[in-house]
Amino acid sequence: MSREPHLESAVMEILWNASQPLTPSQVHAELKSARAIAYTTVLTAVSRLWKKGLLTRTRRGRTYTYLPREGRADSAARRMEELLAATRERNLTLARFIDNLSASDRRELRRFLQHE
Amino acid sequence: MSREPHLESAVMEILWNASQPLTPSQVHAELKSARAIAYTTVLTAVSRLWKKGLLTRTRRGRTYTYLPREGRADSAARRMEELLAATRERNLTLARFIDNLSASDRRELRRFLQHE
DNA sequence: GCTTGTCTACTACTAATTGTAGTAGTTAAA
DNA sequence: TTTAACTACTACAATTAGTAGTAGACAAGC
Repeated sequence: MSREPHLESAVMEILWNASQPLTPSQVHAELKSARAIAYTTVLTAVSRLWKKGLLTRTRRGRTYTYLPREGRADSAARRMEELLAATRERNLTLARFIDNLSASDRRELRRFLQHE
Repeated sequence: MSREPHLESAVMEILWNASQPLTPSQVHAELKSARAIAYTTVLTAVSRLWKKGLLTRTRRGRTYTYLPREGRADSAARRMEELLAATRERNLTLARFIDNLSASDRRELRRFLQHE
C-alpha cells in the first residue's frame, strides 16, 4: 500500500476552510472527492489530531464535531516564531527573512509596523 | 534503549557553532561531553544529514570534514518562509507574526525595512 | 420492538524516519 | 609492518503517521 503523505495537513486544511466545526464524516466527504480513502482512516487522523491538542471537539447529538484550536494564520505565525526562537541568531534570522520577502510583502510589513 | 531526541539538531548546532568544517570525530568529541554516545552513532547521523543535502563534505587527507550547506540564520529564515507560503493567508499570517514579536524585535524590523 | 445504518472506540498492520550501535575493511601514521 | 583511526555497510528499535477492519453503541425508521 503506497502512502499518500500529509493526510493530517489535508484534514487541518479542510477544517480551516470550513466555516463551522465538522464531523469526521463531513471531513471524509471532502477528502473522498480528491482521493480514495476509507472513512476510518479519516477518523483515525482526526482522532490523533485531537489527542495532540490541535483540534477541539464538542458533542453534537450522537457525534462529535471538530474544530482547529488555532486559526491557520495563528498556527503558522506561532510556528514561525518557534523557528525564530530556536536559532539563537534572532536578529540575523529576522534580517534574512525580510531580505527574502517580496517588495509587496515588505510594503505590508511597513504598514503593519506603522500602526503603533 | 531509551532514545535521546534531536540528535540531528544537536549535530547541526555543533557544526553551526564551529568556525570550520568538522570531522565526525570532532563532532563526536563535542557530543560526548554532554552525553554518552557511540562514535558510529554520530557518524550515522552526520552521514544521513549529508545524504539529505543539509551538509556538504570535502575530503581532507584520509577523512571527510562536514559543513552545513546553509548558515543557521539562512536555514531558519527559509523554513519560516516555507511556513508562510503554505498558509495561503499570507498577509494575515505576517500580521499575526508581527503582533507576537517583542517591541525590540519590531524596532529591528523597522530598521531593516528602512534600508531600502 | 426490531432492524438498519451511522458513528466511535479499539486494534492492527505497514512504511518512513531517526536514535542507537556493531563489524569489517581501508588507510595513514608511527 | 603494525596499529589506531576512520568509513562503509548493516542492523535493530522506537516513534510517527497512513491505512483500514471489527465490534459495539445508538438513533431513526419501519
